Amino acid sequence: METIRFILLDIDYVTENGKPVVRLFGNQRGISKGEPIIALDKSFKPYIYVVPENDPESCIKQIYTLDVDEVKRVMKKDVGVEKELLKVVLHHPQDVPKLRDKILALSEVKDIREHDIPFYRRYLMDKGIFPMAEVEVRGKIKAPKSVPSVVTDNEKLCILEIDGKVNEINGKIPDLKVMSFDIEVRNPKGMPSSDRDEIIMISLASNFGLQRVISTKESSFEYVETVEDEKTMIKRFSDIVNLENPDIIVGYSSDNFDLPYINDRAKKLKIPFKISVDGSDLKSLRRGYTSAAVARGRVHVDLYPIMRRHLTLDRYTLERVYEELFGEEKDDIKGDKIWEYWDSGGEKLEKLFEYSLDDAVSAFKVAEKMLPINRELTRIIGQPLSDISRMASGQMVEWFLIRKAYEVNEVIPNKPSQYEYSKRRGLTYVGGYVKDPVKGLHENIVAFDFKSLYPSIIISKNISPDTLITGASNEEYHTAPEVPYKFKKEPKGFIPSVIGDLLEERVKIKNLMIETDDPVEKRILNVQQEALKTLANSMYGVYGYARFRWYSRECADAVTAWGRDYIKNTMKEAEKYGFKAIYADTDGFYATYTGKTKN
DNA sequence: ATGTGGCGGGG
DNA sequence: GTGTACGCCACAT
Repeated sequence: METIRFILLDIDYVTENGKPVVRLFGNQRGISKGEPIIALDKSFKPYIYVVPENDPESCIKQIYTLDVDEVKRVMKKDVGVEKELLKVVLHHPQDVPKLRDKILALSEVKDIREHDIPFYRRYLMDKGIFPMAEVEVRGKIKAPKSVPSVVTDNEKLCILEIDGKVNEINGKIPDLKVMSFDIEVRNPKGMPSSDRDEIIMISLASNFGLQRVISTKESSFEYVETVEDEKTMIKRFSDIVNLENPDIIVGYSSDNFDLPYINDRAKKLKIPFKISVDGSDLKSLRRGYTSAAVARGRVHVDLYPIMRRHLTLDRYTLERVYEELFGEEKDDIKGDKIWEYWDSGGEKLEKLFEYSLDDAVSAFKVAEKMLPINRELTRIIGQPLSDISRMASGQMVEWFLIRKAYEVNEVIPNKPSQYEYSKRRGLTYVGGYVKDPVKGLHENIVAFDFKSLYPSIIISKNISPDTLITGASNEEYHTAPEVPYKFKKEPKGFIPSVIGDLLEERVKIKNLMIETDDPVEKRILNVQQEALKTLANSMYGVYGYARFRWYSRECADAVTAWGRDYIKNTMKEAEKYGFKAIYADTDGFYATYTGKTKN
């Protein structure tokens, strides 16, 4: 038995003899520098919860008529109320979509819960481990050849079969190896097509000294490495990735362009293209309206979705994003001109080499700027960086709440059905208070605004689905203005307590920031508090977004009603002191000073 | 007013 | 794959 610590980078599962095997991918630090490890866990089983119609025992009997592993009676809280549920353990994650409808159709089954949680996400939550943090595993080292799911001949790869607990280790983690890449294609006919247009350059930049353009043409430019053909170029790229073993590889639009393009060209040229840790092919995972390129075991981050989330711009080209982040313009060669630069050779070709490297370097710089906050978000939300980097902020909030719910033994609400979603969408609801601006040029303006109005209201009025009073009650409560809703003062609701914890944690970190003199420490703490702020900011919408599991029409209405109440009262109060509001919106207003006090 | 379709990034 | 997750704009009806 060995005990190994490593930085958890990626997670998935494979099937061995019909049984699921969770694979934790990471890099060991310290003892053996930067060496890859795959830890296998065969002991984790998928499960869902069943709400029994009335008698749990007859429900259990019915469920056992289906091919399930085990059914257990468990206590869980559902919207704050203790309930007895049935935990139905299944043999395989894919049994969940296969059996859930059959289970739901049973006459003794009232409802099913937590039936759409991807297996690897379930694992991370139930084990209490976080990607981008260090974990400690204990188990047997295995010979790579004896593991069917791993087909690489990387001699440095360590494989361990977990036998016992997986522990989260709290502590700082060292800087990770980050490499960016970018390809250029010879495309005389407009947008490149992989069955026609060859790759002419692959550029790389990194934080470990590697900076290079691999190409089939020669150059006096020192960074250019010339290879004989496109096949060799692709092979060289994958060799470098596998040799250097970067923790994170980044590109710009690499999910839907660069990586699939290289992969398609490799297929056409009938050569392998393997940059994964386990020797598997590049996978394209469909994520709604787009795809993610996955090289198993490595973290591939496409910066494009990150920038879309992070900045509000008219366009999101690398040039535009770079300019916004660094305040300097970068040289650009128009896409439809690239083949001309390539064909004409000479000075133009040299310019193309420079441009290509510059794109990789720019992408790297963007990554350096954006990865810290995404790593922090990963550590707070507890899902893989590759997922976090592609998630909309609403999804982040949802997965954060899902983990929190698990921690306090709350059963997770189901996702709204298509019907429920469109029903919610159809409802119009009153938002913040807006006072149309008084026309004219005003002098002596004062601005007034509430700092995080909605979260403060959620916390102070304890607005949560589990504190909403639906029937008669003799408990102490807060009464919302305008809308007919009341919320218990005690106990603290699920959402208010989560938002409260977030804001409290942020204050703690901000205080630590003030205390420390170490600039590096300060910077790290600053990123942490920024991540908490980002998440807290996106939590305001939980009750009003139609797709949310924690959607609550009543809570959303109450939050905005209180918001309107606060701002209107504050405006009225200000008038007593001689201020006349000339414009107001949601959480603040502008006023002129008239000098006329009332009373 | 409401519905439907296309598109973003990449070369 | 415990699958199929956006939001805006143009244009048509």
